[in-house]
Amino acid sequence: MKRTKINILLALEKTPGEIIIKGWVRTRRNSKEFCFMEINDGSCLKNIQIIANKDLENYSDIETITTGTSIAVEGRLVESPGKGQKWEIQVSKIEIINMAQDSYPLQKKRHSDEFLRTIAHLRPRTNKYGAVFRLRSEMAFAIHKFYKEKGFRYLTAPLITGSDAEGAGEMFRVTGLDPEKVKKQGKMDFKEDFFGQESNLTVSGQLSGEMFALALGDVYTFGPTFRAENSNTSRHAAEFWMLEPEMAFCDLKENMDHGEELVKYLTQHAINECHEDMNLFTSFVDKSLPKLFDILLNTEFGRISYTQAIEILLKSKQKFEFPVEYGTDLQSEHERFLAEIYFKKPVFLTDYPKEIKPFYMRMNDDEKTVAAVDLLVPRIGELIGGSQREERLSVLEKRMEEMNLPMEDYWWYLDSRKFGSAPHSGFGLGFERFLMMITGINNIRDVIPFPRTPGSIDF
RNA sequence: UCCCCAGUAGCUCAGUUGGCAGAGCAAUUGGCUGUUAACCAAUGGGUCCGCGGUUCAAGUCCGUGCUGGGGAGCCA
Repeated sequence: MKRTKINILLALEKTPGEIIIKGWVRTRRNSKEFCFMEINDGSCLKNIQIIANKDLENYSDIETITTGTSIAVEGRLVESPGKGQKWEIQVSKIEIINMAQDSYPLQKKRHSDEFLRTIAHLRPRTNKYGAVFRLRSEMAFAIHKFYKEKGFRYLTAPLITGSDAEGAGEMFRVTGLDPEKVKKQGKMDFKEDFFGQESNLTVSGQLSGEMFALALGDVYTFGPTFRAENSNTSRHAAEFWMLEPEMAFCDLKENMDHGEELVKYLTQHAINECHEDMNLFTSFVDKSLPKLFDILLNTEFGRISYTQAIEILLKSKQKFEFPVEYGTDLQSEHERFLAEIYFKKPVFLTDYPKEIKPFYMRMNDDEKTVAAVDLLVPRIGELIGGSQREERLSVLEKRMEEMNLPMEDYWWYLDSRKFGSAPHSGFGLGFERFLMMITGINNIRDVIPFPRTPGSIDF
């Protein structure tokens, strides 16, 4: 007989009779004549209760089973006479697969998130982190589903890149050079290196995405991204996942329409497909989540220009630590004011001064601002960052000159503007930040299986 | 990288004015009960983060380092 997963059993209307389950013991309660155990197999948040009677041949072992032990259970699924569960299993046989040792660090009570980070290899066995990582899996699937339905192609952009000036932050160097030799020579000779030149881990798949959007039409990349910034915050990680759609024949407004549709779709998907896990977040992490979901699903996101945002901030009676000034990037407190207090919903900010944005963003007619867009959401800040791309060769070259970028390194990028260039747009959405938003979890380390942050690469 | 806060039992935390190291949970042992983070009792468990200093005496005060957390910058 094959094992049945617990989520399947718990959803049954009537008993199939004899079944086998396999999983891990969450708690055991002994009686004189029998003992109760709660078993979890990771298929869902809920445990199933089993009742083992004293007449089982290995009962003396069974009554010493510890939390965390893996077992296989044969028995009959019956309606539970007790309160709190519909089904339970009357056991006919228990095989102890591996007894958890006494030092098993997870207990039947709440642990702090900080402690659980120190045992990141075991934390998915807790209710909260089980829910987080089931949701993460489901959301990754939902992204592919959304784009499949919209006719996008999935592009797997390279993770090792030769270009070192994408403008998205510090990069991790990739090298095969022998450290001893480098030390002796006093410098890194990249001509000797694996690729014959400098190479780094990617900070964005965007440039690849643009090339493929100009061939396949609508594409998206979804994968890991690396930043060597020494960022010590609850919203940054050195390795994170980013979704980057790139669309041909698409302007800034359509880009925003797409972003809003995406956020609404993913939120709805989470609510529909992860009902039980989402309820845990609402109950134990952030009770205001239902209100947020109502806003995300049922209101139109705000849309204002950078210039309008500056005016709103200047006119507001709010006291800010940093002054509001046209021409500089908004501070966190300014972004939070806009999303949390002024609009009370997600808001797109567009058309930033060219000086504070990268070279590839399309120059507006005023020649002062570019067609950039950020989506600011309450509590998280920037969820999406994107733009309409500069498709005009001469304008693009002029910008690159102004910013002292090595044009020859970008010959292939510039080619796309020579051979059938077309308006196109795209953005990056931080996958972990999206997960933080819909779970209420405040630290990015708690929505990544094994987080990588400055000074921390355990597991 | 900068600013602020914290570090005491396996976990969560208390520790008064500087004066004997504590509780709950977990573990172990026993009891009890169709139990629901079961309950009751007993037992074991400490480099009070490290180093240095002040003092008759430091978990407590001072300096310093490390680790963790919150915030800022950078960004997704």
